[in-house]
Amino acid sequence: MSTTGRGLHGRVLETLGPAITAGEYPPGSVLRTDELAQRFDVSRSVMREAVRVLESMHLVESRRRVGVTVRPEAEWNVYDPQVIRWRLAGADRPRQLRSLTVLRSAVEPVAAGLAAKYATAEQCAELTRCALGMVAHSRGHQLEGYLVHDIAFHRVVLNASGNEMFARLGDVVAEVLAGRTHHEIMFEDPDPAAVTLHVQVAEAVRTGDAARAEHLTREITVGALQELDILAP
Amino acid sequence: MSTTGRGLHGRVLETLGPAITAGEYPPGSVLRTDELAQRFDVSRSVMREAVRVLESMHLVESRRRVGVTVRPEAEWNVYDPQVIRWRLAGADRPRQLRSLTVLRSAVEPVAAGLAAKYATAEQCAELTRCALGMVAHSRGHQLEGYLVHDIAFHRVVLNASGNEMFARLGDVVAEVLAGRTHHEIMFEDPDPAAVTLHVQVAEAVRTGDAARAEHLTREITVGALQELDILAP
DNA sequence: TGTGATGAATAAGTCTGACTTTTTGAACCG
DNA sequence: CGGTTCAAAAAGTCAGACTTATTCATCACA
Repeated sequence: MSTTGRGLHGRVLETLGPAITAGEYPPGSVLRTDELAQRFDVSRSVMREAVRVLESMHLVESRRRVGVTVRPEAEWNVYDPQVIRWRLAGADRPRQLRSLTVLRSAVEPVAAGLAAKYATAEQCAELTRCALGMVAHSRGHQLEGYLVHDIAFHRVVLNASGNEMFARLGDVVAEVLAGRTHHEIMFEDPDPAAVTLHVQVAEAVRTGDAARAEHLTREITVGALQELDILAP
Repeated sequence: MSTTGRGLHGRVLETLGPAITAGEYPPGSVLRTDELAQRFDVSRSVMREAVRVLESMHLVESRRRVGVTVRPEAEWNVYDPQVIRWRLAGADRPRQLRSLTVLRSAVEPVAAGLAAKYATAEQCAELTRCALGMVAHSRGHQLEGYLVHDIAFHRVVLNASGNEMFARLGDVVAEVLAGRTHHEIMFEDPDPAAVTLHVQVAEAVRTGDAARAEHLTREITVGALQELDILAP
């Protein structure tokens, strides 16, 4: 799944990235490349490559004579999948899930509307398959099976929108949905109303009813937001 | 403005990045680090740092024994500000502007709705100032002055939403608005209706009317989309 | 003929050590 | 007290040697 430490510099990033995004080094903190290299027991060149990556994510800034300074959270590339993963693994995972869910609530309805206009027959069929899969796993504690189809469903919608910016949010949505199932403890079967909504969205997309697809998807995302409000008011 | 080639590796990225995003090297193309180092007249270590950055953007993948292969466009981190800048500078700038404008049309209305709920008095005041600035520069070919206030307006809305994911799109919106003014040739003064809408949004946010703020902003973004359809149907 | 093991070639990965450049802060002088 | 000079510090750059994983082709064997 997650990038399994490709190379030594990747190994370093696996612990340094989460540490920074977790706020372990407050903004303005200064790190020195040589010291880090020693700490992680790697050569300076490897450490420099790791720093370059962190720099490209705007997590740190490297300046001569001063060192590698941690940037304030507001400047981080929070859309970087790696950064998202690191943050979701950290302490304020709940806040992350919330802000990502809000993003979903903005993007997915519009994406569904576009999908109704541009989805191919293939994508419509796949969408229906996903919806049916959700129905099939909606009762009797088959949460994992339900999750798989739920993720696939939203991914297809985002892809079918024909907008690449939307399509690239598929992983984010997958992460949010998985987080809901795995961490926020879901004992019970999914809300039947939500399942129905997904079936109806698939139908609306198939029949090309953009307004309806958008509206129904908005209901789904509103539900997701309310769920968060209940869990963490 | 744009990251002015910090270090040698940055200098390399300034030409290699745009080249890749422009599709100059089709997906699957293989580059060799040594060869690139020679071509750019830098040491291997510098070139490796550049490759690491490209790799973190998912533009390329580096594998032993094979080289640095260019990834398909669908895997690029298209939310990376640097990637966005490179692509906007390239040949299919129009398509970029379109997909970013669609993103705006999804995000900004929701952001405005949230802003109406969470904006501070300070932010409300700033928003009104921006709207008035737009009015003041809306006639008599003061496009630059208008643009400045337009950008500031949308930035404040995104920040006031209280959602960091929205807030980080401020630069993207700025880029889109600037692109519209500078590249899509705007001879005439901005649409008076659009100016009015901005003033009304500021008012809705100030009075805490979320539904109205969202609706009005949706009208603004719909207008922006129609503008694109007229220019490139 | 097909299949699996062997091995050599290749390009990335890593390490080391020396050198350069920029920047900062302090000493110093007016 | 303000401006200039200077030296230290840390990143930046480079060159070269070595390591390691991967691929591809060859060859033996079933």
